[in-house]
Amino acid sequence: MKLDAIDRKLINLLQKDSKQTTKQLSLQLDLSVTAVYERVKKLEKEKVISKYVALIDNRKVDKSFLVFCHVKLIQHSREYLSVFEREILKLDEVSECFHIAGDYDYLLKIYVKDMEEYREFMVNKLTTIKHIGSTQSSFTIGEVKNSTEIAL
Amino acid sequence: MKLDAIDRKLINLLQKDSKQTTKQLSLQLDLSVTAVYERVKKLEKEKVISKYVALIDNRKVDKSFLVFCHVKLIQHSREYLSVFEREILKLDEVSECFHIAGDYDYLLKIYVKDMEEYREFMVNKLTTIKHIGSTQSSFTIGEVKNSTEIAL
DNA sequence: GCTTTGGGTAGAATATTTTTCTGTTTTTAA
DNA sequence: TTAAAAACAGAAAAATATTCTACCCAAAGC
Repeated sequence: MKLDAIDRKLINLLQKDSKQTTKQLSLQLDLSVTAVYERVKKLEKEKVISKYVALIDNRKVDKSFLVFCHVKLIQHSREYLSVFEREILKLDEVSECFHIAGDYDYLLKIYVKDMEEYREFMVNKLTTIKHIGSTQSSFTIGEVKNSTEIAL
Repeated sequence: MKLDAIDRKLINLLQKDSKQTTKQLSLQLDLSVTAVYERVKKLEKEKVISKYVALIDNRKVDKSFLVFCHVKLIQHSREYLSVFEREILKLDEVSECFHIAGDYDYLLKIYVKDMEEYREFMVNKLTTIKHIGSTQSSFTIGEVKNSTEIAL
């Protein structure tokens, strides 16, 4: 799918606030309500927009402790990678998990209540996964930027 | 604000899909439309729900290359930290930036088109920021999980 | 040159949803 | 136990989303 300048501007608006009415969007884009409506529907149909979600303030739900954890497996066999990834998907505390190149194999973003809950998570959940070689945890001191936007 | 079991279930539903109608939510929560409506409004008012956004497929908008970059400053003075953070906020490619404890000071999540665009970003943007000691980039090979949900 | 076709658009209509309103039930605290 | 506050339900009203019809305009073909 090809995106023109209007599509990109529309995507940016929806990345910032998806609760805007098509009327509001139409004013900002200098288009009719119908024109905006059909562009949005097309972006949804083509899966450019994958979903609409509510973002939650982690402090307000008592998940103030954010940790990034690097994980190294003992081997890089397809089998080991597959097992690890399947098990990670079961852990709700892990909001993000990426397979990365470099010294460590995976980078995890983990939301918990506090250090105690993190210890529980490490001891009873993460490190029970097979084939993990080593881990290194980085505790978040401050949040400079935590956006879901992708700049176009 | 105190959250009961219904609030948590509601938050989970909205974290997964914020386009559901209050009617749909009411069926899943066994409540009336009005009861759901008022709970949602309260969560918004209390900023438990911070915003509603559209999530974009990075591959569909030609930002397939995801990089995590660790940054170390030459010193940890308030001044240096402040300058760095202010400059990072200006860089659209950086979707996340956290101040972390450990060997490196910051962890950045960066969406770009490809390695060439990343090189451009490093040379012309990131490394032009004052007081940076060293950086280490981790390129993403695969995406196991990339959620915005916080498990409650 | 003229017509045809299709994509994008606009405005009006209809359908759906949100929001408000009123009254009731339940919970909380004195 | 009772008064006050909070939570809830159903209906009415307001706003919005969605559909429908028609228009415009550029490119392609006769």
